[in-house]
Amino acid sequence: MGKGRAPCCAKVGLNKGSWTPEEDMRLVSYIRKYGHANWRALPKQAGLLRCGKSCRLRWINYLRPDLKRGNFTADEEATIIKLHGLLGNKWSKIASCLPGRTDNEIKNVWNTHLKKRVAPEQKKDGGKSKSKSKKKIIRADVLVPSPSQSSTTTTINFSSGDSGEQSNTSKEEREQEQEQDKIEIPVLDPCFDFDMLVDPVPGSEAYCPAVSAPTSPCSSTSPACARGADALLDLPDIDIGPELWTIIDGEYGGGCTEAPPPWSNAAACEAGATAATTTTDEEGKEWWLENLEKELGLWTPSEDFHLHVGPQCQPGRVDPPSADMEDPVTCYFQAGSTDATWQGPEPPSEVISYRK
DNA sequence: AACCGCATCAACCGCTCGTGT
DNA sequence: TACACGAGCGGTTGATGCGGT
Repeated sequence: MGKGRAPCCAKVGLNKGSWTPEEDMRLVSYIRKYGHANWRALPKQAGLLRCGKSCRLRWINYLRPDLKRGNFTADEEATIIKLHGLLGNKWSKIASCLPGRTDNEIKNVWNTHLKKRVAPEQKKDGGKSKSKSKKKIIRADVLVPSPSQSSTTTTINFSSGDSGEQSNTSKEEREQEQEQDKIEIPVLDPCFDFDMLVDPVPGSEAYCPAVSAPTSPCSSTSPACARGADALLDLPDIDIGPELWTIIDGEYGGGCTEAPPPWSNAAACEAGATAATTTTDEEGKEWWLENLEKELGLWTPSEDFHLHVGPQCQPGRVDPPSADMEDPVTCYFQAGSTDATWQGPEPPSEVISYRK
């Protein structure tokens, strides 16, 4: 760009590198309460010595409550391979069709495992895959969307090849080229049968009859998407309690391309989404926070998060706290034997690990 | 036990895109 | 229309873990 804007992390004194449990708690607690409408302002308001970018990344890749942890299933891997054939290195798009998985995670899995696995196969078919993927799209165009897909479509531009590729053609030429290559396909519904793109069976029921129609477009965190994908991929049960699904289901029906966490600021995503205020929401929030605390090794059965909330950490306060104001996390770490220094037990390595 | 090399993955960096003014 | 800014994306890096010698 060359606009002379300094990188967001250029400020001196900001933390870099691995996140500490306290930072995590602080970030989670803040987002839980105020949402993440403005990443740039968030760290200051949350009292974090991090840049907004870093906070966003940490949240999206690691702290989001709807993240799935653990190894990728064979079905997930197969889906990634298929989608990569279709989309190339569009990790975020691929991730949007794998509920609970992040683009970063998928990118890592691809680079470390799948690429190696796919490479020999590509050698076998003599590099046909590229042209094949384009052919697939043409086939996709003539697919008759199921009722579940309604008119929801997504436009994928295949002309640019890998990201960052700049051609020397004029803007007009490029636009024309892009228009030709732009094909609207049914949005990557989890029920979408990718094999159809290659070998559609005339008259076959390609859209997973076993599953009821998703009610919202496929999005990274849409519960509808998650349900549909579960059916498609036969995924193992996600370790998310029914309360959370209830909350998510109830609050974020459609229109929001990235469903916010149930407690987030409505403005962060969808104007119509109401802030979590019901009893169920509160229970869900507590439930999730409790789980996070467990993951962080901060939770014990006798503990009650609210016991740590001091007089200056009143629930229901709507204005974001200033950096120096006591917030729930500060209270949390200052209360009782749990002070600001990390004294908890080692977190379970398979859930959340912290590098030293 | 110590060393080495490879694998993994969280986090950073630089860039583009979208939006507001 | 041009510019500024924030958000998001994809590529890359570096710390850590682990298995082999």
